[in-house]
Amino acid sequence: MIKAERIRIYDVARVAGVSVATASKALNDTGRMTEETRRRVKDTAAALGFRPNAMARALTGQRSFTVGLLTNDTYGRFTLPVMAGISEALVDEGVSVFLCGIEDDPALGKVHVDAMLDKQVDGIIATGKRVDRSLPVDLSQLPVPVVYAFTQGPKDAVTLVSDDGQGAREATERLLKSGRRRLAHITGPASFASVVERAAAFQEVAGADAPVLNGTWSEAWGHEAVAQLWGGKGPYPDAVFCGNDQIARGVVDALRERDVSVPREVSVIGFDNWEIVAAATRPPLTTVDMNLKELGREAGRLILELAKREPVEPGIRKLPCKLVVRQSCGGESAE
Amino acid sequence: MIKAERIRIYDVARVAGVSVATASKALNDTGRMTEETRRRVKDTAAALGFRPNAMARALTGQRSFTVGLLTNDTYGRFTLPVMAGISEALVDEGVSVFLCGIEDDPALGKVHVDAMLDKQVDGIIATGKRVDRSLPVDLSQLPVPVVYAFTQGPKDAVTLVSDDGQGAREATERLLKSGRRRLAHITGPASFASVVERAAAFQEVAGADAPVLNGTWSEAWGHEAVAQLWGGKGPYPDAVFCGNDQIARGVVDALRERDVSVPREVSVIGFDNWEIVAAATRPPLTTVDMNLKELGREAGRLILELAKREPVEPGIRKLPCKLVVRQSCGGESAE
DNA sequence: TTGAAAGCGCTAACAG
DNA sequence: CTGTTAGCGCTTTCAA
Repeated sequence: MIKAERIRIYDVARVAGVSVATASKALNDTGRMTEETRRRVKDTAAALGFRPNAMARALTGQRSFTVGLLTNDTYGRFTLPVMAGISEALVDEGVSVFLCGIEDDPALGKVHVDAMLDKQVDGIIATGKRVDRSLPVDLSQLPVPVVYAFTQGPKDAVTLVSDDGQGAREATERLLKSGRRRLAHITGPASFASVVERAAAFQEVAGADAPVLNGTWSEAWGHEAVAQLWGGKGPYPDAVFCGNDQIARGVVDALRERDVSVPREVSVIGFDNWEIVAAATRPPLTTVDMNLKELGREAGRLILELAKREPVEPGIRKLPCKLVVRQSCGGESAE
Repeated sequence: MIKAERIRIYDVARVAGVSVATASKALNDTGRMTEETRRRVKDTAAALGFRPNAMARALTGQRSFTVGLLTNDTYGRFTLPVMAGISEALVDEGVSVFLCGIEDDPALGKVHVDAMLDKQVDGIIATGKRVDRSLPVDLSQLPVPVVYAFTQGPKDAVTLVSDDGQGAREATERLLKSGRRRLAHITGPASFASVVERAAAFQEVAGADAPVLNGTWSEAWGHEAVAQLWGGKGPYPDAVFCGNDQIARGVVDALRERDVSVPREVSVIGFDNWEIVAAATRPPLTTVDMNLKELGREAGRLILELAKREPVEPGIRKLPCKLVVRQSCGGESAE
């Protein structure tokens, strides 16, 4: 741990033979001066390895070049891709991200929000594990802009969600297009908005009489649902669209155990593109990717615009999902 | 987004009828003054909802109450628990964490480190996905303290790792104690230090002739290894200790497909306690937990001490693993 | 016991 | 075109 003295703008100014003010303007491309002076200052700064102290800069009422990411998704399944996207969108602008996990604890949430405000964050992005639930903190009266990504915000907030309906529609159409006719949808609890939306889209495409089975988000439920569907007499489904990848994996495993071949006899499509589940399934799962990284990128861009006080239209923005084709559904395995 | 004026220490001082200097000292429990004055200032501050501006505070050479977490573990499997622990250890001290994912890109790493230094972080914690690899950035000449957690640091650094040997030993002993005698170890590539260490511990307990099979970290390898071990004539193993949970899941599935009962005929133990894998396995996996959250907590404590300039002994600290008993191994399922 | 004043490193009016 | 000056909000000598 080296305690090398940091170069201050003062040093740059001295070496370049100008005043601190000129140096500041030169480096920030503000004010007016001969191109020669500007160059000289910039060169000296580079030569000395000058890096402005972000704290000092922030103190003068500028931006702090930090934003906070608040999440209650401890497991990180949704938050991590979002975070990656945010980071990607912000790193070039020199903005760093405070990650704050708040579980579902309002007190902890408040502590983190206060800490962020103390640190003068330029904005806060809220995210979570459910699109139809809010974080246990009120972010609506904050002195900084807020963007909601994959979590519910107040009516007139800037909110980003993935387009569950479109994703489900594409998956179902794919099944139909590959010649399947008896489609079933095995999904999670009907208390989830995304379950309702995906199911509606499914039936819209597959027909209102196509069965929808609600259960839990688990492999076990996938097994059980297969037992139900294949329990009685035929005709059995020739395609199953699942509410998430875990259910889909359960379904595929259960079908294999019944000697029903996937994808020859039955096509299966999942939802989430959770790599660890989708890739390990035999055969690997075709599944709907919610594009969470892009959602994060967009959230980053928006919070940046808001931080710069550029106007941003409030409302809910739906980002499209994308079908990732592997081998559990019929047809070509290439996109 | 409300632009409410923030209360400054100046306001507190004015209302409490003292000078800013006194107010500062009162609030920070420094200097000397009548207890009455101190109380009065503190009460006013509380009443006004005063929160000190962290930027301004940091500028006066104090600490910034921020630390950076650098990781190349995009998938987050190891980083998230570590992060949770760090956050838990730091939140009470008012310290916030910058999360920086740098993939394996040295340039990106430098960008993030520079950004952190510009923001005057009090310290940096480095973490990753492999204990025996370093991040693609040199952190050894930084003006702030660094702690390495679950990633390799320089010789004389402060480093935290989990005790692979002890974890493997406990798992193996458990197998032995429950009466198993023909143990096998199915694990990852021998190029991983943790593979070597776990295998050594396994053989130390199970006997030098107990087979160790190296492959990839995948379910597929678990299947294949079972095919190898159960391919020829008996006697077959009656217990398998796996290098991670994915392999273990593959093993359990493969055994079920061969109608070998787990845990009646064969006990299986995994490594990592990756909830999503361990819990979904049928039967649920007994597995070694690396206690990454505690590792994070410890990293947080250490970086805090270093930031406060308290002396910290350099060197590698091994934190114990803990066996999490579910149902895939014999014996009681309770701890 | 308290307060005035200097200054952390930088930016932004305003002069020159 | 460039420099002087005044802060940003807080902590910290140093006097009173």
